Amino acid sequence: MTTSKIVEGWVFDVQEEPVGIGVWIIDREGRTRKLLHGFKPYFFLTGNWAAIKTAIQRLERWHAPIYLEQAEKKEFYSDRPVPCLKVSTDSPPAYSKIIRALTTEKERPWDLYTCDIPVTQLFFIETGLFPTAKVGVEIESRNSLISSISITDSPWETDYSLPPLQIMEIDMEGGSGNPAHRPMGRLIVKIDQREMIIDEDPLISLKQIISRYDPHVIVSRWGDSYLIPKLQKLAAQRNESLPFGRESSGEVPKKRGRSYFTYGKIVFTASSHTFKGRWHLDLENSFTVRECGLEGLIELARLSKIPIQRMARTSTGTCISSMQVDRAIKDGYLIPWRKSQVEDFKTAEELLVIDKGGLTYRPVPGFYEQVAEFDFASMYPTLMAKFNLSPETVNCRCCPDASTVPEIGFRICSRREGLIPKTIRPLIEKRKQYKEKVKSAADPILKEIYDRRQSAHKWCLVTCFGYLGYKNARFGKIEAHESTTAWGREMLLRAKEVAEQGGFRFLHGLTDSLWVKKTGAKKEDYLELGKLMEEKTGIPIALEGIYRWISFLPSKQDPRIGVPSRFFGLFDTGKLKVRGLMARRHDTPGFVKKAQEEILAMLTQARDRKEYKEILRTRVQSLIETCMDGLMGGKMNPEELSILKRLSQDPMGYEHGTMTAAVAQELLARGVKLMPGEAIQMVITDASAKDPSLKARALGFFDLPHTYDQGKYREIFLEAIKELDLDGILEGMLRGTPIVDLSGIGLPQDQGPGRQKIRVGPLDR
DNA sequence: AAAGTACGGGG
DNA sequence: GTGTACGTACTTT
Repeated sequence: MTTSKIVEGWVFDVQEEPVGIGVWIIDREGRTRKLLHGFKPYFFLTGNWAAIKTAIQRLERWHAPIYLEQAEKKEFYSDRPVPCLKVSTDSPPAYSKIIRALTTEKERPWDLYTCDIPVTQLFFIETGLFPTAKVGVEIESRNSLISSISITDSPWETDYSLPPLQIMEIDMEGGSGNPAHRPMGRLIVKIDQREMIIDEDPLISLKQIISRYDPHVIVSRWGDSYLIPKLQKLAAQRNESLPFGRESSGEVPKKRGRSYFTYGKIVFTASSHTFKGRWHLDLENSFTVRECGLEGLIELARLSKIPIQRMARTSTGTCISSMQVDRAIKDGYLIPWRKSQVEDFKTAEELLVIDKGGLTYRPVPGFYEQVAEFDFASMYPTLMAKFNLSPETVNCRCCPDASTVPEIGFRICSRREGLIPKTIRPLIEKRKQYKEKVKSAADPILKEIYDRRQSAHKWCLVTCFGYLGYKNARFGKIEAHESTTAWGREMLLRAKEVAEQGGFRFLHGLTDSLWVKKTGAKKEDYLELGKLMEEKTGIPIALEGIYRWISFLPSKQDPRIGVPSRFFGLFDTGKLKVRGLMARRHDTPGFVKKAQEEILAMLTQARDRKEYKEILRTRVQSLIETCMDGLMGGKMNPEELSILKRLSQDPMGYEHGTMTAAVAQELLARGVKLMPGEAIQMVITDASAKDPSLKARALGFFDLPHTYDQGKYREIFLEAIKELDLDGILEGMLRGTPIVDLSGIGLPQDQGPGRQKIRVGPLDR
């Protein structure tokens, strides 16, 4: 006879077992234990009777027990009921194999649905559990088998309690860049408010620390790509164990690193090293943790029901996609598998009208005072929710006379609410609640937590839109994407018209923001305008702020025209807003960033044009001189000089001998493996050298006798200065210096060999 | 001059 | 486990 017992705590992690799902629970005291749940993953088969019969014959070849059940579900796009067969098994490994076998068979007469959802996620959807859910679990105490679960928590809760987590941090000394790109340094471990630098054997020390503190979370920098595999290799060489996880079997499951294209550029995701019963989070391999912290990560995992360690390594797009799957399953739909859907036919002229994206205007470059900026809050998600924009609602079969999208005339279903609007509506609402809590919370720590959570939501909503346009997305359709941008253009146009009718001058517009001014207008006038714009568009628009001054930068190719999204300005609150300046770029040397930021900080004291110029003439000039002295004296440290570049190619795949190619090849020769999308850091040694290998060196291997290219760095520095210039004040101060061409019509760029030796102008003494 | 290479945005 | 924009700017050939 078995006795039962209740375990109370939080769901910490889940994992696939040979049979069932392992559920890690943390109790109030912080103790971690694993329980077993008998969940049976399932998928659906559709087809005629003969097809199903053949499929069943295939299934009978498997030795794992298989359960069959008749069911009726709805087809997603048509919304029609479909009779189908639910196939389930109690073994997750067998489940994957069966699906692979049934989907790879050529000319199969059956179709599979709901068959490519990760098993752990299917488990969460089916049981209503989610990562960090507060639960009471009834188990048979003899074998830890779960007999029932009560959930006292909800993903929609804004004030939830979390388990007490002991967090350990590991890093390697020697700077912020990738430690694989420099000689090996010592380990740094932080835990329990203590910092330890490991001088002794790293394996022995780590084992001691882990067994003493038993952390729930290991937060690393470069853990996935370097630290963890390096330590494991070391352990393997010595035939020792290294218990990162709480289970010896299947220690550190691993997925290969990969490079992939997204938003027009290649990015690299390092191979993941996750632990069983303990979270490993790599700050350098997790957008969500870096941008929104552990709080944001937990928030997204709770909503998407993606286990924490996977959520950390995946995109916010996957998060929203997962929520859509959850919604669709709950609504009784068959989940389409690996969608391959062609765009509806369009003529060439139609394409021209449709594929326009967001509206961008060209600002007239220059320095303006008393300018207001208005922003539509989460414009695209709001439009998707308001106008029911979703793959299955655009040009649906059921509503031939439905209302249409402006410009492009697509029809939108009036019969059913789309999956996308249904999914994001509560998200928009929850984000709003968090934003209100940020404002009202008295405790600064709580404020910060709410802010990180709302920021995580924001990223989800942003990617949700991008995802709509991806033709192979599970729930995406290009026409839905185009309808969203068409409505967006319409809304920006309406707002612009309202402003102009009110006598405001329209200075600049960018997708969901607009900049306007009217001489003598007060804050109340702008607020009034905002209200009018809201009335005219029907969607929320906020006064982002009133700038004391704002500078729209000119194009470098044609100084008469401005460029969208390169500007900086000072709000009347004293806050700066900076877009597209060199300080915002990853490939700007650190000292240039720092100098530009310092100058901007000085300029926050300027209330108008006159004071701006005065600050340039006085404080900025002396800052430039100091910085130039350090640079030209050859004393600048390599970290400050380093430039970061992301590889777009395999190191040997470059056609041109650029600095990036040369340094990637240098690292390769030193045994560093590099993938497209990975970042490297370099110091420019001689930008004009004929031999590419002399142009620059990898930061990690830059030391004596190398010297940096003072002339080149000077040019870069002066470019950054020029961005902040007004009425040629700084240019005038710097005139007469050789090499430097501030006006764009001065001396030629290349002054022959040895830039370092070139005589420098008055500023450099 | 043309082609190759890389960046930001969003907050 | 997804996402191949778009405009600008610089370098190399």
